[in-house]
Amino acid sequence: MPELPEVETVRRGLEPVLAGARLRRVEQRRADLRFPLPERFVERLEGRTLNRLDRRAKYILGYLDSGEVLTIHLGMTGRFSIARPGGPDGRQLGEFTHDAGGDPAHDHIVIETETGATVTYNDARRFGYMSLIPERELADHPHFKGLGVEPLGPDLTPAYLARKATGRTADLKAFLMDQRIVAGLGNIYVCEALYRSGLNPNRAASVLARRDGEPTGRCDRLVVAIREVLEAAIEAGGSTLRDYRHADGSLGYFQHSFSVYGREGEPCRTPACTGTVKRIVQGGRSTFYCPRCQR
DNA sequence: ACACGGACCTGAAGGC
DNA sequence: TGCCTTCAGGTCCGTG
Repeated sequence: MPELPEVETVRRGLEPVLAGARLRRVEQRRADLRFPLPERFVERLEGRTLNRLDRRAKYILGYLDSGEVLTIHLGMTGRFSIARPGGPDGRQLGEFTHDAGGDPAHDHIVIETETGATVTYNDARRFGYMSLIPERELADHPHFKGLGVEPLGPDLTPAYLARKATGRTADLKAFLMDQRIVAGLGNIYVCEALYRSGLNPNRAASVLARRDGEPTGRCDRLVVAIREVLEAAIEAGGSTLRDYRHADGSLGYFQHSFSVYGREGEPCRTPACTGTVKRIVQGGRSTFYCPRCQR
């Protein structure tokens, strides 16, 4: 799935079309995505104005004038495409398997704004989901209640990470994948952040904290690396995997900057390092790292 | 509280 | 060509 940089890129793409827009017509083509869609989903959206679009972790939040918030998670394959009136072609957003908008059989939700723009949600695997949550209940909703800190906000500090890591036996990979610790990282950016901080994904998370609970130097480096890799990826418009033959400017290009992800058997990019990128499986997911410079 | 494995769903790619 | 296996950017739930 889209991780934080991809979700942020999608949010930014939707913003000009949806922020401040009145939703004229909503079409719901199936009763559920990953979960059942809310009761009276269409009725609760039609005629509403979407005041603004935010992001929390990997969720896109659309604040409606009804006091409800449309929350969207893209799962693994969720994406949006936009068609504007008069424009011959729509613009693809969330192009994680970019091919002309995906199989129309997986177009599940279509939203038309008062200006005639059409926003289509397509999701082949349907791991994505949408909810309508009263704004004042958002923080207490099960999807948001346990979320950890925003990695690009002020709360991700070495002290925070060290406190969470104290006594943890889980490896660093699992620790960083846990949305209750840091919210927004996923498989790619965890691998990349660990590479940038020179940390072996197999190490126990507890190496981030000293005996007295203070952060170690490793912890300091990791916090910097997480921020840097996410910021660079957002700057690049996220990462587009597995199909970019129709690159059209709306595609992310951070995949060209991967240091380890997807590079099994290729040489480590650290200057003077003679190591080879290795792939292992942790928690059922691929991890890529350089055994030579990640210790 | 934490750790781990399986489940959910579809499609693409590779081996035979 | 077709069939089978593996893999994919996520997270929820049940089990120890």
